Amino acid sequence: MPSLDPTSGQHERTRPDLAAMTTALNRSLVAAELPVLAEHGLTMWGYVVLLALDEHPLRTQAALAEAIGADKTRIIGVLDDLQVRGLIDRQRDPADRRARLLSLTPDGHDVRDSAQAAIRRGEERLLARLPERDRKGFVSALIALSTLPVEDITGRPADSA
Amino acid sequence: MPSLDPTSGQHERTRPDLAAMTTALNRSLVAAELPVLAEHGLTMWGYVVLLALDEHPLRTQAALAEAIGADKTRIIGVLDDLQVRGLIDRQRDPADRRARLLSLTPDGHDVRDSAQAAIRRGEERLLARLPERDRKGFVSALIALSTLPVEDITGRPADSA
DNA sequence: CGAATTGATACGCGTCCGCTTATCATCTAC
DNA sequence: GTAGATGATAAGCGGACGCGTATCAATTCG
Repeated sequence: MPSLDPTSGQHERTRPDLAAMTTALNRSLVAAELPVLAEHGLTMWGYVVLLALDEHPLRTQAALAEAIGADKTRIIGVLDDLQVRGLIDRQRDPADRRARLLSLTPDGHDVRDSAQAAIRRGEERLLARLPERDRKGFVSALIALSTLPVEDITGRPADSA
Repeated sequence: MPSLDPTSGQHERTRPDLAAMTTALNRSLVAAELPVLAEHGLTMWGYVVLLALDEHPLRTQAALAEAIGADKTRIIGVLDDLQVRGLIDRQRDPADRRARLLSLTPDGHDVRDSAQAAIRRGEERLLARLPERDRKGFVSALIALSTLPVEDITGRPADSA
């Protein structure tokens, strides 16, 4: 593998576009994750919902959809399924009976935990193959970049209506 | 412009799943790339084709499709378009008149170069926001991971296709 | 109270994509 | 030379998804 010259950006050797690399890597990571989720009876959307609900309880489904970047009409089926299987709780908000208060049940928490733990094991196994110096930078840069607002990356005013 | 340094201090704290992060980052990178490509009159598939043909001339369209992970029946329209616009050359192989020899025209090379240069500028601007130590590791780890065979990441025998 | 708004839900549309099948031309093997 | 494989192409199927519309209940505002 060609070494990169980090001290002068313009001398960096030709590399694939970042987007090309993240696309390829993401495809592989998702492909690795799906069978693990399936073993826990979860779809990708279901898992994403469990993750989101674990972080902070949400008061409306629209807020949840917004938070996970899903269509608000499309997550309904996902929520129905999770609820039927007792992984989430969906109760009418007594303060606003239109809304549904969403939260994880203990079972949902367990499933989330074990699924994520399994995924983590696979990921750590992968990261272990990287040189230590690269690994740390990779993870922290990934955290930084993935949490950046889209407009910061596109450099354009948010396209959204 | 705020500097990105979420790791100042320790590391290895609970982080989102790698796949979640690459999905988010990839979405942003692609969103950033599409308008640039549009300015050069390219679709993502068209651009990918130009990149692939630039690296090594291909003798069959099926090989091209395979190389870029596209469906062989679906790239036909892309190739038609690129050919009509004089960016690629598609000639019957005199040695095997079933096959089409694919190559970039000078125009195609120019378009590819200017599109990629524009994309690079955006990417470098983004990378410049990372702490130096992270940036280097990020790029080399990304190169390493994105070129790994899928099975190495999934840890499973290639999905029987 | 009545009108406008909001949350959840169902339904349908158009798009993109991967996959399959069929067709035609050409090449290879026997 | 005939049979079977291979390459390009067209056409269609079905799934996933984003988006818009319509409906109903509940809330808020004037």
